[in-house]
Amino acid sequence: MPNLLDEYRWRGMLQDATEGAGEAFDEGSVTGYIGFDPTAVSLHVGNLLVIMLLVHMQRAGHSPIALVGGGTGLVGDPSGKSQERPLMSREDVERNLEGIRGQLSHFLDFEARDNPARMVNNLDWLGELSALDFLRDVGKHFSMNVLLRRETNRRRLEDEEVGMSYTEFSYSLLQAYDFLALYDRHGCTLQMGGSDQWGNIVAGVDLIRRVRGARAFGVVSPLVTTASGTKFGKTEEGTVWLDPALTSPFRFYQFWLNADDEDARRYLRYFTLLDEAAVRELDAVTDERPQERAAQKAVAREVTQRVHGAVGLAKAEQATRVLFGGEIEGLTADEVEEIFHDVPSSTLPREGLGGDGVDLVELLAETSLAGSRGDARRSIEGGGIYLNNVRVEDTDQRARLESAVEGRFLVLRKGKKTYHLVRLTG
RNA sequence: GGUGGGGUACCGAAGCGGUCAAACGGGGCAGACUGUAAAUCUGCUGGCAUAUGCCUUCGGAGGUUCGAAUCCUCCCCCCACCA
Repeated sequence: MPNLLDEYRWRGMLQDATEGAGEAFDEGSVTGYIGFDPTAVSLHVGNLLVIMLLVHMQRAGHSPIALVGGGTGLVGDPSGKSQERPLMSREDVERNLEGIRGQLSHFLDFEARDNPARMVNNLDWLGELSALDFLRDVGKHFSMNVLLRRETNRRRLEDEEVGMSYTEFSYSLLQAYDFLALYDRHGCTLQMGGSDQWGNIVAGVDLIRRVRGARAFGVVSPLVTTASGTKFGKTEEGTVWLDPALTSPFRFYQFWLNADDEDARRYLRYFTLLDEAAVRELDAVTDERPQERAAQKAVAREVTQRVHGAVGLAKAEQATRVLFGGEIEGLTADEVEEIFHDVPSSTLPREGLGGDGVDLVELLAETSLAGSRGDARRSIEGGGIYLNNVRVEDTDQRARLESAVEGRFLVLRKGKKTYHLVRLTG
């Protein structure tokens, strides 16, 4: 078993580590944690890299702890934020914790015999911490001089307009206290996170040394970047969430499949469990035959499967085939419904299709695909309209009942990938 | 305050009495090509429309004219130079 730090290193997941972290992994099983803020009901792909830190940890025989910030979430982490954030209600935090908990369970094994993963909520100890105890036991060990020098704090304090509340300023002390609490409860000696957490992590390492005289460590991963300079994890449709209700498995799969070649190579290392030889092999294939997008496919497949399961992956792959021009004939109505469920749709009474059927120009003008009859006509003349993925050849064409999949759906498409589903009713 | 130049479609920019729904470029949409990429090429691009048809546009309000984005008057806003 290679040293965990070396594993992180070759994968490019290591930005920085405190002194002695590598040795600690060699000496035996380490218990380490990462905190997740309950800022939304779902985690998003931007959280994935640190989740993988925990996954690798468990695979290497160490014990991972996922901490959900039920307590710190009530305060709000100012790291990297240029504005004071509004406080979240207890109900929101509670609801978000539930969602995040469920998602983390896809990545970690909570049943492992030797080193099961654990999930903890810092509200359990922060909730009963009194202000006086906090000030005496925790606050006393922090130097204002050091705190004020911290980049995040300094920027906010220098900006008279924005400023910073005492509440947010206290955040990093609470996080340091979390580390101490986990050290006491579970013998946790490692905290990991994104590079923006370095300051908070080091604060916890210092606190443990001061009050317990014990050695603890910190490891941080780099910020995930994209070759095009856009923010990782964002698409035109917005954030890519792990929750299938917020980002469908199809869109999730597509997000990875669309990665730039350069990015895909890195994602292979970050987000899959493929070993170094397999990764290099895919690198070579990408160099020789970039059009195959082997790296993108490997990442998309593995990540989608982990997050959405084998069924989610199969659906995403089938939807991909169909949505990119594959045959619709042969699909059942239920499959069509499933594949096109996040595509705009409209309804049409079935009798409208009786006999001669319905004028396609008319039908298109009523959907989001065309602004008017004239617009619909121009699109058809330009070869840009498809009925059930078969190009509509002329403007006189009509849709008949026989065209509908099991008499239930008509699939209209404009261009390569703009779809509209017509549901027949009655 | 003076002098000069402008305000045109999503953006930039031609047009300067009829042939103007308005050249050209960009953007957008669609097609070919392709790797669901980039580049390139083609078509469309005020609205409605089968239509040589109708409706609404050229800073705003009036006017001249058979006819105005184009000429005149007043108003609003920009820019340059001078003070």
